[in-house]
Amino acid sequence: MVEKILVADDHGIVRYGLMMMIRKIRPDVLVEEAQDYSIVLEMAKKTPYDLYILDVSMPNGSFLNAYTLLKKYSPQCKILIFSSLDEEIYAMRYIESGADGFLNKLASEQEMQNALEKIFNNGKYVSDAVKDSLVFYKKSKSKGRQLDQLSNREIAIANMLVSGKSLKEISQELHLHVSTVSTYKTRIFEKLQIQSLPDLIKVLDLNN
Amino acid sequence: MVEKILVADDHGIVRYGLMMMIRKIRPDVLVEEAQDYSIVLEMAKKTPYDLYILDVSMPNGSFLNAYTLLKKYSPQCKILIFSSLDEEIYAMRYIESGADGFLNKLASEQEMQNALEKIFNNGKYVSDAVKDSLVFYKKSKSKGRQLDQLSNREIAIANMLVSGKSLKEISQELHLHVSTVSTYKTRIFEKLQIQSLPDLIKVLDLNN
DNA sequence: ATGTATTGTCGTAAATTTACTACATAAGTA
DNA sequence: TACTTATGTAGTAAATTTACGACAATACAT
Repeated sequence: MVEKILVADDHGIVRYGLMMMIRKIRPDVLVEEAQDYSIVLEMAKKTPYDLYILDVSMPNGSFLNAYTLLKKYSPQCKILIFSSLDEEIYAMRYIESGADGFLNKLASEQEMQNALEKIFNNGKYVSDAVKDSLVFYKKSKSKGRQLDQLSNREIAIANMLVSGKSLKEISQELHLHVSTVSTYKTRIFEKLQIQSLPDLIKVLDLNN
Repeated sequence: MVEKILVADDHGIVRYGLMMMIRKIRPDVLVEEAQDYSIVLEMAKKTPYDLYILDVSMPNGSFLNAYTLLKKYSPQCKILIFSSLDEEIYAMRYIESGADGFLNKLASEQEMQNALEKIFNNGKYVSDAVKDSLVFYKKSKSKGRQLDQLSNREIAIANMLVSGKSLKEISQELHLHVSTVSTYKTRIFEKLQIQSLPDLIKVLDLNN
């Protein structure tokens, strides 16, 4: 049973909304908040939570890194991704990376309550739309959208590049060698058949 | 005095959070919600609101268009932009376009409550940071947009950069030394107070 | 099950970009 | 007008990024 929840999102209003909603659904659980990855990890280290509701695109960290540590602190914890990314593209990626659920911010209050209810019980959730696309996910992934050509790591790095981070910054953030990040960049450009950062921005904007 | 509010955002949790927060601060006001521009306009047409809290990046419409119509339906209405865009870059643009306030989603619960309180009373709000940059903004240049700060040459080069050209390419095209182009780039970044190419793209898009 | 393609990761050398510094000229201002 | 600031332009050294080449570990298809 879920008893302690940590809500993490850089937008204050989102944290507020989530906390209010959770308290309404489960008045008895303890809900706390964090606004970036580093704070999440800090709080989790001190006292592990049963459920983490994370906006993946937060400052000071990355999902992959956070995931590893959170599971280390409390292996049985649940992680729900709460994101504004297109769920049909990203949901499965995160689930495969270990998340226990994916909920899009576009969701209505009702959907969100359903999702939370479900997670409070069995700890798993994806929307029906995602389930549907999952059916033919494995088959049709040959073509589909351009972004599907990229691996998770590549997508993560593409996003960081688009946000204006330099190779060096990315390498530090992810604890990788600069040349590793450079290779990712090269591969991303190759796969998407582009040759500049502005091109990448266009492609990514197009896909979300 | 504000009596009827329409909260518009495509993210359900944001609407939920805002409505909860408003009801807590002013239990007596009527708050309703909409998830895109077309719904906002439809609702506003039926019954005008005193205050519109709008996320500018919503589907089915644009701020400029919505602004015109909303003011037509009820000229004295207030419009507050509630956005995740960087306020120091975007706030003034929206204020100049007629918005009555700009509030960033990164704000904490407390800050947001302060802002809302203020808006309920005098119908105006921008963060102190924005006010500061406003002072500087008005003082430095008559009014105009950021691009006015750039010289013609700088604008030309900014556009080439945004189109994805490298320093080397630009230098060849313009028959300049690479370091000259580099200096232009540095000055452009300084003047616009940005630090990456993606930032430049945003600024230029804004001033299209 | 086995070979092929993809992914994650580096190292090194070469190419490009940045950070400063400089300076002459044009513009703007007191 | 004299003074200050903005603009167009480079040079050099340092920092960053790119191009390639490698290689182990997966993943995938036959």
